[in-house]
Amino acid sequence: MAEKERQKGLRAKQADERRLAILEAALDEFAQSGFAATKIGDVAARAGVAKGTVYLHFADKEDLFEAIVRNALSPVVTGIGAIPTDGEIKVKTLFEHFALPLMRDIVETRRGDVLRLLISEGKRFPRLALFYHAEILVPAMAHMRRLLGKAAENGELRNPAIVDFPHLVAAPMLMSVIWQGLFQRLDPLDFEALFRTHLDNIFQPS
Amino acid sequence: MAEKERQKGLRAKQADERRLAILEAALDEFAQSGFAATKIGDVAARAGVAKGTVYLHFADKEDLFEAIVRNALSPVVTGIGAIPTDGEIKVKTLFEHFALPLMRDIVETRRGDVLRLLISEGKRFPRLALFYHAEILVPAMAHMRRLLGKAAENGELRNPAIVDFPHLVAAPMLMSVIWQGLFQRLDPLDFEALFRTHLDNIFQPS
Amino acid sequence: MAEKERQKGLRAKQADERRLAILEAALDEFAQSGFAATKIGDVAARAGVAKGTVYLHFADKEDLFEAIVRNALSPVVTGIGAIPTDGEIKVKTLFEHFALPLMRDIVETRRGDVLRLLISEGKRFPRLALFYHAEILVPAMAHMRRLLGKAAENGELRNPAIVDFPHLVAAPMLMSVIWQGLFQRLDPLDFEALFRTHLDNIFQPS
Amino acid sequence: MAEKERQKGLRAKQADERRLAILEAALDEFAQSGFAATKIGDVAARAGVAKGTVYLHFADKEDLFEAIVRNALSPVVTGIGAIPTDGEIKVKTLFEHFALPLMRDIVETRRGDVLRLLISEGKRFPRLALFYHAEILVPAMAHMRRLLGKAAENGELRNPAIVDFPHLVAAPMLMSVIWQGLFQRLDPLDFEALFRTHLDNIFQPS
DNA sequence: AATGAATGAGGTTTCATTCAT
DNA sequence: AATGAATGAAACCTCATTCAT
Repeated sequence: MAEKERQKGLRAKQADERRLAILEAALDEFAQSGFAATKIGDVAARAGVAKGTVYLHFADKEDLFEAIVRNALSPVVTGIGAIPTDGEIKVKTLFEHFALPLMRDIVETRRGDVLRLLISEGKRFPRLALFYHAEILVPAMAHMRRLLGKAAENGELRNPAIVDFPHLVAAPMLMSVIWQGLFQRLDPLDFEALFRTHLDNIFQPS
Repeated sequence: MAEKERQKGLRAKQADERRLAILEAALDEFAQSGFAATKIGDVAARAGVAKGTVYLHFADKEDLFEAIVRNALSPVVTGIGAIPTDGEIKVKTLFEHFALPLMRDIVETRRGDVLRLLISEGKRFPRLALFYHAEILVPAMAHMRRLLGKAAENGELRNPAIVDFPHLVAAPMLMSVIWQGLFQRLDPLDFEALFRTHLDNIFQPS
Repeated sequence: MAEKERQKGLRAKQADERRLAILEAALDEFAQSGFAATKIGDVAARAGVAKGTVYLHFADKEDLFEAIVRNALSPVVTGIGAIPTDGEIKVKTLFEHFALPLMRDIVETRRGDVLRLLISEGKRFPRLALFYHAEILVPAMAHMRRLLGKAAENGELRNPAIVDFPHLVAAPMLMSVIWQGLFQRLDPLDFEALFRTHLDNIFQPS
Repeated sequence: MAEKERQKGLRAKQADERRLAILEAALDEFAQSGFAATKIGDVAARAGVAKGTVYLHFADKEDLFEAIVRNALSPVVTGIGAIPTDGEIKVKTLFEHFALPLMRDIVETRRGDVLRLLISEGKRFPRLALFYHAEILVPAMAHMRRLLGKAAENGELRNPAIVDFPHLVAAPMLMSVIWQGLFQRLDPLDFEALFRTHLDNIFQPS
């Protein structure tokens, strides 16, 4: 019995590992080629499994694609949620401590690939756009608004009107992700310096 | 003889019209479906020509795609170049008069579609990325730098460091294009107000 | 103009020829292997065209299958309709002159293959079963009933109750088609003698 | 030791039960979908076993298919053999007492499904056609011939020539099986009345 | 003996591209 | 120059069969 369970556990673990390997491989392939040009066969090969195995874990190509996006982006919302809104600390400092690493994470890791994928394919995957809007953007912007509101109260903001446009705070991140995606080799961007300058535009000089 | 030439001229004009019709149709289709999922047959049908005719004007699908992007983006560089860098006028006013309409043009017309296409497919069309970088971005950013330099001289800038990051000036435009592309129906963005707030962040209050 | 039309006519004729060649080839293949086991590639090869060409003429495998059945069976109803119901001639004679050749045609030509196909696949093609019932069986049985009614009036029938079961008249034909399909090589059936005996069962001896 | 044997017996019984469950399930699936479109996975699921288990009992899909047909049809030959050929009773009465229930059994139970399967797939399973011919048809027709011979002796037959075509006696049954299979819902057939009319055609009115 | 995850050959369908008309 | 029928490579997905557990 115990042995059986251990065996089962082993199999299940192997299955999970395979599932993850496929997701990893698929992310690479989709990021490289986009949805339509990615071949399931290539994903399978990269994951080290047979073509059919992909279909044991995901219903079809779309399902695989959506799984990647959902998978990769949920940690982002957690990251944003982790920025504290209370305490004595200045909001600008909060941004420097929390938002900059988050941005680095997104721009430099595969998370950025997923974001680019979403931008590229979102129109053809309305479900994903919906999911992304509801699960990531709305909460993230609510959080941002709270932070900016607190900054406004503290007189930290150069222009309090920005409270209504949290988009503006995130725009340079988006720019960085896209720039690096397209021109990293050609003309790399020092996105950390860029982000710091950005903060200096938003917040009063200390 | 003269008739022949006139005919030839007529033919040539018709050929040009066809070429344009194909480009128009292709833009619509590519914007809607992306590169891989666009069918030459659909482009031809939309342009009102036979499939084979497309191949009389463009070598293949990639050639057609590149022609669209080159075609659509050159007016942008003209637009940016049209912003005067000298004169007595305040730079902020210049932006309000020139950059805002430019942005409106990009976000609301097919130009935005092309930009989105470039973002989506740029990785698979390095030639295009190169072209775009050299022909659009470098000149545009040089121009922007000049404008910002002048603003810095005039003491218009809240944070003169932005001179080194013209990207920051354009970031909200990028954000707007992408946002509207994905979420226009779900949660439309008042990108003009957003852009004005953005200018208020960059420039000293007057 | 005239030349153009002639050319067009030529193309159209060639297209029709191809369509027919595909139908022929498909009938052979479907009759041999049934619906599921028939490969479009084999159909194409037998028809002497490329795989893709099949899809220029038929939407998909099902469409091709249905086209065959509809195509092959409509002449049957014409054949049955051609049996005259009036005149002085004895109904039994009519059957001998008309039904026997019809049966020979069905049992010995590809029409029988189609009938077997319909029997085999009808359940999975309800549209076809419907079509066959409405377009072939109902008219054919109405006609048969009329003939039998006349025979009853003339006192030709051994058992007038058969007027209500025209099925019984056709049953031996069905049996012959199936028997020949399965056992022709093993144990061939003299279906003409069988049919004559059948008529002798139904009609009074003359 | 005794326990071991009992266990073995138990196991063997369980194995037999499983084998039967698989056969049952397979019959349902094959009858519904035909040979090619039936999935072993579905059969296993319906039988409540794992896919691999099917392969412990049957070599492959063909083997399973043949087992079903052999299994289902042998009772038929028994049924026909059970019709007594001697005694004082009139042959027509014998038919009414024995053949009618047999027909009801075939038309209304899964036996009819098997018959339809044989008709559909017989060409692709020559071994089965052979088996069916040798084991079912030849004995059944010999028996029938004997019965008809006796009827001829008694003067019961309207047309003694039918002795040479026992097929004719069975034809309406075949027609009924096929008709019900294809059109039961659309236009159900009162096959018992049909069969009685059929007998009235064959035998002298009493 | 039983399982069911994994395999990969094989089939359908699409569509960029060609070329005879 | 224009057409669009024909091609056939290529991709998705299925499922009979195997085999480690």
